[in-house]
Amino acid sequence: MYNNLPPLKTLRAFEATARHMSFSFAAKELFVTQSAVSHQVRNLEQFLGKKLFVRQGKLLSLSSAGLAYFPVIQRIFNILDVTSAKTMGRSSGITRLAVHSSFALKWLVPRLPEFRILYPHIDLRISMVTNIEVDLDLLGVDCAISIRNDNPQYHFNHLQSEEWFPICSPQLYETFERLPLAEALLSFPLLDGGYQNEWLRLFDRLQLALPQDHEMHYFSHVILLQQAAIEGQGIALSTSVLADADIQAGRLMRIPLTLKENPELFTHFYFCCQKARRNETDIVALESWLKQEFTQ
Amino acid sequence: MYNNLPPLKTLRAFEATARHMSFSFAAKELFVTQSAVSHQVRNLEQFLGKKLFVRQGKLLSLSSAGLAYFPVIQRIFNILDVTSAKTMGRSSGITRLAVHSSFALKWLVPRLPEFRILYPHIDLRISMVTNIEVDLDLLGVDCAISIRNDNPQYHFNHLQSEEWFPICSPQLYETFERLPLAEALLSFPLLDGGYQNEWLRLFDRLQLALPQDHEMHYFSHVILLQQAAIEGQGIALSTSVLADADIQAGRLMRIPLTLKENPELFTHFYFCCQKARRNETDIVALESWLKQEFTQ
DNA sequence: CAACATTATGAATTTAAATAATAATAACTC
DNA sequence: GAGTTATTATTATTTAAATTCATAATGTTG
Repeated sequence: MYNNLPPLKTLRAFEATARHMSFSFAAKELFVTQSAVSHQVRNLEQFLGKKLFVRQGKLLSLSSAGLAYFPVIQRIFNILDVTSAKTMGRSSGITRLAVHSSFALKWLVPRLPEFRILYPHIDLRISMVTNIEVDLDLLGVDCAISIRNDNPQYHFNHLQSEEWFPICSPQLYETFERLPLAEALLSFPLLDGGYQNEWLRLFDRLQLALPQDHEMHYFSHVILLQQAAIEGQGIALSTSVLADADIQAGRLMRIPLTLKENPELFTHFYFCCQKARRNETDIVALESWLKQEFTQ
Repeated sequence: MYNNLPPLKTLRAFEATARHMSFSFAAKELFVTQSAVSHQVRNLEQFLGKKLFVRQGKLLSLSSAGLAYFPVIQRIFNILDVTSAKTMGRSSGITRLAVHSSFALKWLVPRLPEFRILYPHIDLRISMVTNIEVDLDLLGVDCAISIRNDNPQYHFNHLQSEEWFPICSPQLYETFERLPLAEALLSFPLLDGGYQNEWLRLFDRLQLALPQDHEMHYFSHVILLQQAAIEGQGIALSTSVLADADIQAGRLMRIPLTLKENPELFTHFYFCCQKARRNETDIVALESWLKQEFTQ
């Protein structure tokens, strides 16, 4: 049984070297000398009968064999680390991710099955929260997708930026199509998700005034707000992730902002967790998967 | 990164011990002394801070922690072994399974996705063959589900036995319902899948004569034969796996064999591969998965 | 072509693993 | 219940593996 297992210790050296693309850095991580790592990698290469790295002077890169081998070894260590932590009682065995924006949730949910196939040993639980401030301890979660990155105690990693733009139903649009932008936007109630004062910020960027007494309707969830826009209750702000499907289907219109300067009103998504925990295996796996999925 | 990895070498000892449920047998497999295995397992237990085995005299069993840990370690070794073999060029990286009976195929196909989730690193390919004799080399496959087990060069493992019974359409059944069995079975053409002379064998077991000139219709695939039975073309032989759905739906009837002795006409399924290859990791994985799925 | 930064190598050293011998435990036998 | 057997556990010793050290080799940079 298992006639092709390499000397297991060599795998540690290989994985670290491939991750850092450097024998010296790998050695530092493993608290051994560069020489030890070099020996171990050579042993593994000898066992496999294949070079795993291509050494061309300073430039170190994975050979085709190494390129195929590396992700498998990472996967194995991931499984082993998470499982061992659970067995040792060092981890609850559950990774909790707080998501507090409708977009992130809308984006995340359809992608979750893929994560579960890639990391079946990680028991990921999503919790939806509504407040803007993220307090991981208060929420009882391990990490979050946040729209702010100003807590010095946390580690943040930018995932994506979503641009806000005004939308309304096509019927509404017809009524103010030919008016100048300022009048157009003010010809119906403004629907607001109570997020980060997007309407105020947008008018600011457009150098237009938003009258104090203009009719505003507030919604607790962007999803509800968008439904209201579809029903012609007013003009809303939304983003690609959230509105594209309804725009495609003709239920919503994007109102063009015909100014020279792009108002560039963005909401940024950040992955965040406690600084001290940013290297825990399940969190690293989740963070790098999110980053990768968002940049695609 | 990876702060919870145990000393990797200890895992080998743990896995073999848990598989054999014996330190001594594990030692034999690993070509070391029982003492070495004992030491290694203790090291792992110390690292994890949990007993993995419960020792009560002669009886060795896995603790709850060990019970959770074991399948994960097996999975890891499975992945590592298959991947390393592929990297070394010792394996094509593809596991080919020949399936030569309609039942096995009908049973196998809906279960394949589960196998692929459990063993995503094993690239399993199914090939359908029609002849009864299985020649692995001739077919260019690594293993097969066979209905014979008489080749001394091969390793066989019994998976399941399927009982044959006569079926026909409900309309046909009405016409001979009250006749004695011998007359009933001979009142319409017999549909035959050209398998292992099931009709002849059944009449034999029932101690009835099958007249030489009785009308027989032959079909190359049991699936076709069953369709013919549904359409009332005659009386066929089939098995639970194949016919149950159509019987439930009322398209087919099982003709009761009202004799004291059960004729017990079975076809047996065996997993088979070359004797020399029966311990290769991908084959072991496939065989034990099939065995487990069949016995459920 | 020095100066630097990297990986590679061989011998020496240290650490880890395996053994041998034997103790301990429990089960089975008569 | 004493003797036999089959197992795991323990300790000291031996062996093998891993690591270090010192240095060579390689290639890059100013």
